[in-house]
Amino acid sequence: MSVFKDRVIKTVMKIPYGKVVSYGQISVYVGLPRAARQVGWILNQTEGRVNLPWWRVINRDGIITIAGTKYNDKMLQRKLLEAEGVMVSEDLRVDMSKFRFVPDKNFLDEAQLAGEYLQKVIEKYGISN
DNA sequence: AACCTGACGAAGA
DNA sequence: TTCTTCGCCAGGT
Repeated sequence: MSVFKDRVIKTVMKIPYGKVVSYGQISVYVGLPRAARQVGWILNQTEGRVNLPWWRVINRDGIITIAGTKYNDKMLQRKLLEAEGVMVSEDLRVDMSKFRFVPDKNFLDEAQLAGEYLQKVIEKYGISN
């Protein structure tokens, strides 16, 4: 398993119940800011893994974009999100301004981001407490 | 080695 | 605002 894949899995596992993040957001926290597509690819490989809340990762617009024409899988993701209080509209969209996970300082420290790069991450996705 | 394929994202038309 | 286009990069063929 690559270091990248390992970091993606560990970071996704830290996303709290009732919150969502974008693929791009994860790519930033694992230190490979333009590798959003790879994050999706990795989740595709690990779907079904115990303790990995893959359903909390959606795209930047808040839309469920799970692979291909697997309509049932999109419904499963919707069901899992709604089960933890995340509202999903009929067009499979989540209000990111309301449900996006905003990391705190401790989370960013563990992500090992530093200097100017850390500032950019904070500007982009914010920081809580 | 060359080429292809994406659970993506930003920018421009 | 919706749609292209292009960059991204791991993994497969």
